[in-house]
This record gives sequence, structure tokens and C-alpha cells, in this order.
Amino acid sequence: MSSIGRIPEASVARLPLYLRGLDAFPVGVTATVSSEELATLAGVNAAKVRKDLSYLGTYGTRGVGYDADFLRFEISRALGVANTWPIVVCGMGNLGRALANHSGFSERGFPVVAAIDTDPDKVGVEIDGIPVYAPSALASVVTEHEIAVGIIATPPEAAQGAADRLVDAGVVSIMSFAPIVLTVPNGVDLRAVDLATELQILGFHLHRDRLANGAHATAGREQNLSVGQGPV
Amino acid sequence: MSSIGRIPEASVARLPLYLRGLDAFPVGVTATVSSEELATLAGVNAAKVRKDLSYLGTYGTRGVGYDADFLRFEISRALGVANTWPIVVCGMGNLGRALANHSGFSERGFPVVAAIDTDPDKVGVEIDGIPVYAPSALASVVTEHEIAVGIIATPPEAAQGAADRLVDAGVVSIMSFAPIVLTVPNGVDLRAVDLATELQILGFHLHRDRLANGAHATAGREQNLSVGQGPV
DNA sequence: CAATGTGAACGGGTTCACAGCC
DNA sequence: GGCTGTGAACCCGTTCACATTG
Repeated sequence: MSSIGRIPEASVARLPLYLRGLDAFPVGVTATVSSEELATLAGVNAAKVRKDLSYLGTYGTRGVGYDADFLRFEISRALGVANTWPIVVCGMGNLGRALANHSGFSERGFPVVAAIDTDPDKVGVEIDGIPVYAPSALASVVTEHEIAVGIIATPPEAAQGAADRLVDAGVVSIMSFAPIVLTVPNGVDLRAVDLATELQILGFHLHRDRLANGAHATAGREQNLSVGQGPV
Repeated sequence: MSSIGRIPEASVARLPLYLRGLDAFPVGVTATVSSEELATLAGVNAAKVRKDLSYLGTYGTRGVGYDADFLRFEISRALGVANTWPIVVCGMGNLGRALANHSGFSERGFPVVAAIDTDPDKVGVEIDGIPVYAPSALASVVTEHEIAVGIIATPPEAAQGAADRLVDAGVVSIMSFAPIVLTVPNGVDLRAVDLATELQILGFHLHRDRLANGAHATAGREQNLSVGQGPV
């Protein structure tokens, strides 16, 4: 049976980590991974790995482990990684340009096929091989390239406008780097990453440790975190 | 009493959002915000705002709300925002350069004062006003500028090495953009942001919706998310 | 009367621990 | 014997609802 029950959001968020961990195993070669190994590779614990994978199906062999190649295939299938989702980057400032160039995106099935900017000097040219369009062209660009994902890397003032235009154009998944709250209709999936906020969280711990033990930051938190967000 | 009990991590992660929301109110002016308003500004719900603020202290007035200016002061104090934490960016590729330039960092008290790169052509020069040093200079740069936070924006293969060097140099807070699991000693606070992973989570929903209702993505998830990570 | 502050109820996610199976 | 798969226990965070107070 390929229809799977509801997979908890927390588990879904870890599937890409497992997939990333499986990069350690060559494609097409039979190899065995235990939940313990995969846990180390993904930066979580073994119990979580087993629970998470159990939501997808029964892919392991008791007493043995999981076949790495097969597991990669199944997780990929669950995540829909077989598909390629073209993306558009709105705002070609420092961050936008870096994101548009980010090789990790295309490697993972998210090629940046177009960019949007309001600057007349940028519109009409290609920046690092990516064609830049005016905001008014968004709808046609989205249609033409069948874009389903948009990244917002505009200045904060322009972010809500960009989100609105993306939604109007039919984009249903948005990742925003703007440091403001964006409003989108139901049915649109928005993930917000605020880099300064992340640093402030680090700052809180620094600050607290400093208060706790002079200038010595010794007794810290022991585990590492993985940032990203949850659904907005 | 200024000593506060343990503040849940989840609440700490929202404090920067409240601070950001309070930007809507001018500094030094007396104005009132209700938990409801602040919730809207921060993209959360009112109950959360009240619970979170109650961990810090009793700053509101029943029947009235919170004084925006005073609240900003108190949250800033809790987060240690009064301090300025100089940061060093490791890896001046696309992403590193964009981050080093990111105005949001210095605006929030995290000025990028130095960068590290292995490329001899970059070492010794200033990129966008930021001096670039060789990895071997890290320790002295950290000491000189009293750097407490490091950002890793190197290629994945170099990330663990960068982390090790940062730790050796005495940096206790690290934000990594490398798509691999990094190992750091206890006491070092590591937050990992993997942009491709974030997109894959969006991709999962796209994929699932597409399976559910043909090409129509109608009945989606209603709420927005805020990405970042939790502790690694 | 309006909005905070907070115990108590609730729910999701994590961890435990062991039964099941190779 | 070893490792998966999973119910049950546990824990943390969210939400509820209301007593409290300016």
C-alpha cells in the first residue's frame, strides 16, 4: 500500500536530513545502515530515526538495518524529490543574488529559473545566468516555467507586495527572508527565515552564560540545533 | 527581582519576534500594546505572547496592555541586546559575501568585523569594507575583536574544519549554513540553517497536495511558519 | 469592564523499553 | 544475537478559561 497515513510535521522536517545523511552511501550500491548510524549522519537520535521511518513504511530488516539505496529511494519518493520544482527569486540584492547562485538548490531539485527585481538596470539582463524580470512580468514567468516556489529576498518594505504578487501568479509555496510577518491566504505554504532573529537567539545564550559565570562560557547547552522554521 | 527562572527555549526563540514587532512603535514614546496587537505584529497568538512575557516578569497592566517602549526595554534586556556581539564570517563565497553585507545583522547588534577565506586572492584585501584573513589568523582576529559569534558559510567539506578552528579560537556561538552535521564540544552553541532542507520541506507539501487533488493546490495548510532551527 | 497573568487541560512529539523478526 | 518496529510513558509546549486587577 503506498498511501501513507498522516506524517507528523516534525518527522517531515527531518526526512531531508536523513536523505542528506544517506549521501554518505554511493547510489546504486547495496549497503546497510542501522538507525544508529543514520542518526549520527543526520544529527538526531536513533529512536527518532526509527519512529520517523515507520511512518513511511516498513523498510528495515530486523536484526540487520536498512538498505541505504532503497531507503534513499523511499524517502525521496515520500518527499517528492523525484520532481523538479523550478523557483523564482524576488529581489536581487546581496542575499537574492547569493541564493539565486546557491548550487545546493539545483542539486536538490530546486533550480532557480528566474529572478524579479524593481531596478530598471537589472531588468532585462541576466545575472549569473539567471534572467531578471520586472515585477509586472511575474505572472507570465510563473506560468511559462511552471514555477511553484518563490523565494522572497526583497527589502522588508517590498516583501508583502512580493508575496501578494507571487500568490496572484499562482505560487503556493514561499520561503521568505524578510524580517517581517507576511500574510498569505490559506492554502499557501509560507516558511520564514529571519537570519537576525537566529543570531539573537544565539545572543541570548551568550548573554545568559556571561551573566552566569563572568566571562567564562563553560557550562553551556550540550546539544546542537538545527535551524529552520516551522510553518509560519 | 531581576533573576528570572528558566525560560523555555520555545519562548526564547519568540522574543526576537516580539522585539521586531515592537519596531512598529517609536522609541521613547509612550504607547500601549495589547497582547493581541503584539501577537499580530509577531505572527503568533495572544495566549503565547502573554505566557512568554510572563516568564520575563509582570510588565503589563491589567485592563490596559503593555507599554511598548518599556516592553522593548525589558525584552532587549532579557535577550542581552544591549550588548554588541561582533561576528566573523568563515567562507566568502556567494553566501558568505551576502551575509557579511547583510545590513540586518549590524542593525541588530551583530556587526561583521572580519571574514576568513582560504583563497589567497581574497586574503589581505577588504571585501565590501570587511577585512579578509587567512584561516591561520583566526585566533588572533577573534581575540583582537573580542568575537563571540562565528558564521560558517564555507563549502561543506571545509565546514567541520572551520567549526573546529572557531572553537579553538574561543568562539562559543556558531551559526552554520553548511548542509552537514557539525560536531562541537559541549558548551558551544550551534545553530544550523540548511536552506535546501527548508525548500524540501516546502516541496513535500507541494508534492502531497498535488497527489491529493490533481494539479489544484486548494486545501492547504492554513498557518504560516517561521523557519529557523532549534538547537542542533 | 477590559485585558493581563496563570493554573489546568490538552496535544504533539520524544523517549523508553521490549516484543517481534531476521 | 542484534536491530527494527511500536505501544506506552513521559515531557514540553500550546491553548483554554477564568480569577485578578487597574
